[in-house]
Amino acid sequence: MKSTQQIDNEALAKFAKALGHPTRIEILKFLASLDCCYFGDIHNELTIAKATVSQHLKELKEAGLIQGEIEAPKVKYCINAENWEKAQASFNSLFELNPNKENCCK
Amino acid sequence: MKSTQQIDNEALAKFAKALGHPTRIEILKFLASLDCCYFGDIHNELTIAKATVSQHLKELKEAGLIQGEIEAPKVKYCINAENWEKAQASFNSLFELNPNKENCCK
DNA sequence: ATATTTGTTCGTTGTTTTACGAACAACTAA
DNA sequence: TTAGTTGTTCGTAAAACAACGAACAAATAT
Repeated sequence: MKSTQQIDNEALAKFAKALGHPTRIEILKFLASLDCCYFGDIHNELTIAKATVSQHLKELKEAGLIQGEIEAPKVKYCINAENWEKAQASFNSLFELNPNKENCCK
Repeated sequence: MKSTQQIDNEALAKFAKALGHPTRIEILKFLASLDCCYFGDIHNELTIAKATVSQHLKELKEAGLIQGEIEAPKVKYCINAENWEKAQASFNSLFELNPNKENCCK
C-alpha cells in the first residue's frame, strides 16, 4: 500500500509536469489574467498550430489545472480554481521545507 | 528578441519540468530534510537501480535545484539554496496571479 | 599489486512528448 | 441546403524520457 507521502509526491509531480512547458505556463498566465476566454483567444496569443494548442489544453485539463465547457460552436476555458489552490498548496509545502542555506557542497 | 515574459516562462517551466517526476520530488524532500548526504544514502531511500538514480540527480543538477561534489570515492549532494529560492519565487509569482474563484465554466 | 567500494556513463529498449497538417464533427449563417 | 466557423482528433515523425544491466573510472583497503 502506498504511503501518503508517496501519494503527495505523485500529486505534486503531476502538477509540476503540467507546468513543465513554457507554452502551458503562458496559457495559464493568460487564463489567470482574464478569468475566462475561448479557445480562439488562446490560440491567438500563441504562434503555434491549433492542434498543438488543443493538445496543451488537454494536458492542463487532465492535470486538473483548467476546465473547459462547450458553448457551441466555441469552447470556453478557465482556470480550475479549486485545483489551482491545491497545486499552490502542494508547491508551498515543498518549498517550505527550506533547506539549509549553507550549501554543503558546490 | 525574446521578451522578459517568455524568459520567465522558460525558467519556470524548466524548474517545473525537473519537479515533474515523483522520484525527483522524493529526492528533493530527502535532501531538504538532511542538509547533505551521499549518493548511496539517496539510493538507499529508493527502490530503483543506481543508474536511474544517477540520471535523476543529473536532471535535478541541470535544472539547478541541487549540486554535487566529489569526495572520493563518494559523491556528496545537497540542495542548491540559491536556485531553490529562485524556484520558490517563480512558483509564487505564478500562483499569486490568483484567478477568479468563480469558475466561468465546468 | 589486487580487490573492493562508489558512482557515472554507455547502450539498449520501450514509452511519452511535442509539433504539425489533414480530416472530421458540430454548430451557425446564408 | 450549403457554406463557413470553431476546435478536436487522427496519424505521423522526431526528439526526449525512464529504466535497466553492464562496463567503466577513481579512490581506498587488503
